[in-house]
Amino acid sequence: MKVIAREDRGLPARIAGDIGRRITLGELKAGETLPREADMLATLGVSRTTLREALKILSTKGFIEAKPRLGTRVRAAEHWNTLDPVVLSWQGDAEDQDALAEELFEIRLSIEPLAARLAARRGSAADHAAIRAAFVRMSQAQAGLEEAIEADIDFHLQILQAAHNRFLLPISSVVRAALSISIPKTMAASGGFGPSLAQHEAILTAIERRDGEAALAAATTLIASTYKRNFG
Amino acid sequence: MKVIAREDRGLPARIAGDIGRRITLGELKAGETLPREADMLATLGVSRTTLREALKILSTKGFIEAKPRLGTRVRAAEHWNTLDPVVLSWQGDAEDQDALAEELFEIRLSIEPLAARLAARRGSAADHAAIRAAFVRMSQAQAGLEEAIEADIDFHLQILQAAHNRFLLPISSVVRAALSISIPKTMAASGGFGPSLAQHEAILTAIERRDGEAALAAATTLIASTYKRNFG
DNA sequence: TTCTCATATAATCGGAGTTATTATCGGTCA
DNA sequence: TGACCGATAATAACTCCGATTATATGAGAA
Repeated sequence: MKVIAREDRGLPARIAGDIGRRITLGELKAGETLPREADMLATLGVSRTTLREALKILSTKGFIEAKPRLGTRVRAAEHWNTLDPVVLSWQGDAEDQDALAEELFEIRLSIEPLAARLAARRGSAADHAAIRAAFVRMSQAQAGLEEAIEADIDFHLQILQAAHNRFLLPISSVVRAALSISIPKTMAASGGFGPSLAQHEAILTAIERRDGEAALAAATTLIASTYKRNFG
Repeated sequence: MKVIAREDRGLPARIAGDIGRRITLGELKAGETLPREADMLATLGVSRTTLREALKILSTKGFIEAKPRLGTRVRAAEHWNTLDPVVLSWQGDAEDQDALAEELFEIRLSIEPLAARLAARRGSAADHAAIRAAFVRMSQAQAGLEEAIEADIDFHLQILQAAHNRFLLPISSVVRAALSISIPKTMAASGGFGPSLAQHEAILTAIERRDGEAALAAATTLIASTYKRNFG
């Protein structure tokens, strides 16, 4: 899941990642107060500015909460910005990968059909062309190739974009993460896209003829069948 | 939409909010590079640490991107973490409130029915009790009261919690925002909860008898009818 | 064209003073 | 005697400051 690269730039981001991962791994538990500023400075060997920016990052993602006199405490998982791509990448190292993948699918199952309907209704011609382009790349690429996987992911992301709903865009990272896990698994099982290629095409054509309900149904079919293949 | 209060604590957060709002309002457009560090220090009258932490906040929310030699540039809206409660509160001051509200509803329409189904399937007895408690508070409170609105919001949030999917929790802020807008509007129109109370009860009982599909259908009905009342 | 180098800018550093929150203690009232 | 409330002090985060370092870009030379 090496999707994110740019966000790791900078010393504060790296330190925030180190601490963030330790939190998702359970090494640092909720309620626990981590060492005070002065001690962490000595431990990490960075400047106050850098540490403070790192903690500020963790704070905006809901991982920690700093109060005078009390120290900096780890917050419970329910406060985390789980949809943040960076947070998602931290969780990628955690243990409960199966549960994670299943929960990702549950989100896809609720979001993508609606996105398909919206894309059919209000997507522009250019939007639809972008979706078709992704589909073409997907079907032409030889099975098992990185390129095909990327095209598959792109297909789904283009639909989200075409829906023209600003709240759908941040969910792209979830979809991307879920697909990065499931596509290789699916391909290994059926030696290629198998029936999913036709299912993708069904979504595409429904969107192109602006049939919202058909697009919704087709998307539901695709994701549900993929879900079954991955989790039974 | 003064839902968020705690997150405004601290000088960096306030400054980040000032700049963030100017971005959502379109005063600062995408691609634009904002003044260099030294100039902003003079303008804002704060220290380097504070300004840097403020910019770090905006950066983690996808609003800006800082590069040496190039300056700090405003990023396009598609990179914003729109689901972040703080970002949501910034957008609350923007102009296209109707479009915003409609898009919020589209998300609810896709998320909440699924959450209801999951709550029915895997919610604990305690979860179900919490949902019922919210419903009772909602039905007993006199119409038009703040208390009733809060109970209504709580009802929906409890369902999201009961679904036991970590990615649903960050969406709570969206649901809360959408409800804060729509409930008062709905109540003003029909002089109280009207038919929605019965619709809430339908969701509740379906969840309690662990009938996932019925819960999903009931939630869809409620949200769709509310949607129609708000947008026609 | 390609490489090198100067330069502007953000990134990092470390120390000191300030502010806010909490815990403790002392007193008061039931 | 017990519980409750208000002033006080201690502690940790918060803010400020000026200097140094790293890096990306564009200009100029080979």
